Amino acid sequence: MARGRVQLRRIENPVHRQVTFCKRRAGLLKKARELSVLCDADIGIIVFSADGKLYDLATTGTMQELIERYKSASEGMQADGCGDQRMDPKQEAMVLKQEINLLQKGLRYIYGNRANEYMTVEEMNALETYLEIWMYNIRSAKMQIMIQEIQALKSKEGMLKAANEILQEKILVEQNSLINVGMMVADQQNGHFSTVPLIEEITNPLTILSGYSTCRGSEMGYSF
Amino acid sequence: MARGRVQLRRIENPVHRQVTFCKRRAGLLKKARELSVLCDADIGIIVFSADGKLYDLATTGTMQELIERYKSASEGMQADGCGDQRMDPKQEAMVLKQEINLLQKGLRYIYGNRANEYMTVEEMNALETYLEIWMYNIRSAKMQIMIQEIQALKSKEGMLKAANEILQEKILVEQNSLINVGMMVADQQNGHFSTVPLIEEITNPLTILSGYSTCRGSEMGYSF
DNA sequence: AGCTATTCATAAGT
DNA sequence: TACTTATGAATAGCT
Repeated sequence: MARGRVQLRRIENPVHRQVTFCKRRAGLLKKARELSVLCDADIGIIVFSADGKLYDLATTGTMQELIERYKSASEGMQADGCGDQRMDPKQEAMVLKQEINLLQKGLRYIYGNRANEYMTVEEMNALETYLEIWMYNIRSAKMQIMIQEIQALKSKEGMLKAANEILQEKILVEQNSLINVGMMVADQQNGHFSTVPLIEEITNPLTILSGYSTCRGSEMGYSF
Repeated sequence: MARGRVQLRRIENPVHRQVTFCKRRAGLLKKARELSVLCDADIGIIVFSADGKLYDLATTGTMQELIERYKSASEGMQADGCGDQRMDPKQEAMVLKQEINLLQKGLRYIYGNRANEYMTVEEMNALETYLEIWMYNIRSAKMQIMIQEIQALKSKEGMLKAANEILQEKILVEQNSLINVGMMVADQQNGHFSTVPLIEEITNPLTILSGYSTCRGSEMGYSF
């Protein structure tokens, strides 16, 4: 550079460092823009200053798009380059990246800016499978509640059916009694009705809680 | 530059263009490294050549880390910098970016490489809300089936309860008959039982389909 | 790929 | 912060 060759080490003087940062940063971005125009390249630059401030440049579209493209490209490179063994940690990271990518793509697709992006059938299938697994885990907790409700209702259904059968049987018995007993009215207090269950024995299982979701029907053993 | 000032437009000669691309790309990355060292900056550069080849540089850590940092920082800037009107398309894109970001972070968190990444409580809350909305949409379709099942079972429950009441009433009536009619056994064929419903009238609503999921109980008007 | 004339970038000073 | 200027760096065209 001017007025003496520069040392390739951190500039200790904070003022100098700040000035140099501004100048060289501007120069870097200018160079990038020139390269982009001259050679038809797409360039993204991210610069964080020492104090954390962000400066960026995307010579085409948005930085997000470039980042997406970067991820796809770097994935592709990895897929090409690796054998298949000895990649446990890297491979795991790769799979993760792919999943995230897919998910991102799916999200963009779902959220409607489909003009810029199209998913291939393979990608949609993969996303579907992926979402299915995720959803399955999420869904099961809430599903359990509904399953319990259904079990409780089925238990009640079974009890009500049984009660109905008993009641109908009782009616038949009583009708037969009316037909067959003839003049046995005088015996009504002697316990001849012992074969017919008392009303209380039937109605007890029919006292059903109004809040069905508080019932736990699992003890009935209904398979689901 | 040398031997004649360069025009700031695409170099049409492919050979010239390729040579210039190589040279200037190297220069750009060199400048970036210098800036990084001299001024203590963290720089990431992504370059796609015209034919799609990727070249990149991250002066600190990995490009992924820089991208993450970029996303966080640009999120922060957007929250600070924007007014609140006239941002419809950009704001939508912004929200989408944030959602994707959050989702990525959540995925990484879920998938276990938590060494590099920590989510703030705010981020987790946002992710939770986001996932809830998404899950709600997904869940509702399947949920509908279970709701229909429950409605059908509730319908059956209501019918069974009504049938039971009628049967019990009938039993009481018949018991009263036994007590009060005395010698009226001979009149049994004259229609004196008209106040008691025929057995068929009760049992018809009790013929329940064994496949409960084929029942549609919505016409019973049970609120859920 | 190397070379060199030339333009460009920029460190230090104002 | 901006301008100036001396000087080192980058590089276009050529081989």
